[in-house]
Amino acid sequence: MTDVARAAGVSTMTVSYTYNRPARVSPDTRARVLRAAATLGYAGPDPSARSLRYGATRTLGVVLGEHLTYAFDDPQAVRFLAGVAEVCAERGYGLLIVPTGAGDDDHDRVVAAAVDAYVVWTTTDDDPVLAAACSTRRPVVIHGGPERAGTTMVGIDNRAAARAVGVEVFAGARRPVVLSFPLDRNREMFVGSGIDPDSVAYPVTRDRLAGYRDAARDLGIDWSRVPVGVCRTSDEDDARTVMRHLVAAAPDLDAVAAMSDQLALGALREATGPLRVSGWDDSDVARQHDLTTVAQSLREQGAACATAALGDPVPDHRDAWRLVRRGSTAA
Amino acid sequence: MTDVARAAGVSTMTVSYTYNRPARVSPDTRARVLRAAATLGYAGPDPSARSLRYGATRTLGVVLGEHLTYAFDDPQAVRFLAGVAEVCAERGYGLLIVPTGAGDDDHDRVVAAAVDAYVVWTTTDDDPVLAAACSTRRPVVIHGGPERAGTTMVGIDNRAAARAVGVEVFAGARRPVVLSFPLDRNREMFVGSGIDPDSVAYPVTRDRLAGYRDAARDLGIDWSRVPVGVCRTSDEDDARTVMRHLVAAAPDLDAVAAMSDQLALGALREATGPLRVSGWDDSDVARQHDLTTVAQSLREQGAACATAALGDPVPDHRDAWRLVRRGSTAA
DNA sequence: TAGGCATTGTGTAACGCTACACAGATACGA
DNA sequence: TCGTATCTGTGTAGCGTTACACAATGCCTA
Repeated sequence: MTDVARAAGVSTMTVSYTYNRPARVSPDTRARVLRAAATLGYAGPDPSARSLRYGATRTLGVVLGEHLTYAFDDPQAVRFLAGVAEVCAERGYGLLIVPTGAGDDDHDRVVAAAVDAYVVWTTTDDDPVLAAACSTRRPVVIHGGPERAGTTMVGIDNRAAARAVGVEVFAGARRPVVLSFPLDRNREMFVGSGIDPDSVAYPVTRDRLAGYRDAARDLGIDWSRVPVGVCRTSDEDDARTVMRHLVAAAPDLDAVAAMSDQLALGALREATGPLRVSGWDDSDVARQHDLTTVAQSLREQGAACATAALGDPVPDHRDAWRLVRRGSTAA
Repeated sequence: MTDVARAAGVSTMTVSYTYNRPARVSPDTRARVLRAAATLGYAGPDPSARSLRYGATRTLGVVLGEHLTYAFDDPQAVRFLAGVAEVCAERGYGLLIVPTGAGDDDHDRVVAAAVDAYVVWTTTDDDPVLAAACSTRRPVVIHGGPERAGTTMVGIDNRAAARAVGVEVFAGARRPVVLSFPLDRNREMFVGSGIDPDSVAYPVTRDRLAGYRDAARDLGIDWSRVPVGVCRTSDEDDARTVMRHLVAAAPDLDAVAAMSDQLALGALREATGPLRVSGWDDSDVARQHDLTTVAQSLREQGAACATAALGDPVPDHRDAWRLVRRGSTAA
């Protein structure tokens, strides 16, 4: 900038004003400065220096769970991200995806990212990445939980929604099962019974399991005898594998409550007899396969997270879900 | 940092070393510094200041076309982004999505983003956002084109691939049509005939149209009589609307070459009689509907773009496609 | 015991920018 | 003609950090 100033025969401040408040500079001078800049190959103020000076980066950080890789494979996560991006675009904020899950320096990466605030995609209570985000003293908004002092939480009441859809899908079933997201960060596939929701690390999964249990109780079903198949991701193939194990463990299963439409689809594909099935999200898949499901807008929730992270109030999203009854749970 | 130094009774440099080269500091001192930092609520070196000092941000910028909004709705764009993210995660680079398409200050946003290099998602020759990215003198890698001096291009040979799949789908057809991506940044739906590929602003679309035209010529079909339906996005609903117009314009149409599997699916759904159809991308949709298509890995191309942007050589991707013959173009 | 080396701590000088306060010039109405 | 307001340009200081070169100390070896 100093060089440009010299070349244009003006002071550094004049160059600065030329870029930041063009009206503050006479047209003549402005032209001269821009010409000098072009000649010298100066492309405008350096962003880092500017951020340093301003004390803000005009960038929003997003942490997509401990494994970035999974996030892009989950259509709901992508929709969420689209919502965040939309708000960023409106406000001229950059959207920085912090690369986590590749090594053990996740903490450092989160702390060292040049962002004004963080949005954290659904994670566990003990996620070190979450701890890192909070430790930076920047505003943190967490989607889906966990709740944490000093942070904002955006998300629906998963327990109530799970109860509602659970009652729908379990009604009249003799052998209901659940197709679940991972319970903790290990992300291993397995099948178990009588899982205590309170032992689950992901708040969203915990609440949904609790809701399904509520539904079971409502219907007089013994939760301790309800098998839960845990998938690694929200992926149809995963669901099919786990579903096969469920069928092996409980050949008479006749109802599946799945935590996503993809998982529900996997269940449908592996069905050996008549089966009541519910999904979650009301995605295209649900419409195509006439799935009873829970509708929620991840895009809107993403937008809300971004808005909150940028300091504006957002409406409560706890009730921003809707039970969609379809053929998959009809008699 | 100065405050922490004072509180710990050491110099500023010692604090700096504590964070950046812990081994350079005695365990005692390190502990004292960290304690002081914790007490004062100091969360580590400021990222902006650090970038300024280093002269690099360890962040990769991505520009997803002039309308960020469209990008997240296109599964292929998302896959591309996943590839970029993967490389970023491996190398500890941040991934900054630059918010474009919301106003007319796109240029400024691109120029003012704190990134070391840019990856640009398929765009037009005259995209101001592309011009902005190039004007910053940072390395620029463009996916799919346009080619531009001083930048790197990563992408398959769309023309050759389109010719191959075009021959497949048009063979024996009396009334072939094309379902195309937008031709220019206006993104309007319309149906036209004898479109000159050279007049198309998006290089990818241009090349594919040229390839389809090559195929038509190979088969002795008069290109000027081939209707082209232009969709706004790579979206099934869009495709259905345009397909209805195509059917109205050419009721006897019997072959559709579509530029994505989603568009092909839309064509299938609106088909009134027997129809040869080809898609593009070999996505799940293609497998499910037994679509002849062009397989390519956008994820891998995204990774290649990121790698190239970060300064490493990448293999040529021109031949990284494969014709997948399936039932949709069988006799 | 001197010389060499590793270890640990310290000042200085930028990195590139902009808020702020001020100075000189011009214009205009009283 | 003077005071006042507007327009345009300028210096200073500091945003928070780290590379570098140097100093002080302790330790080992010959």
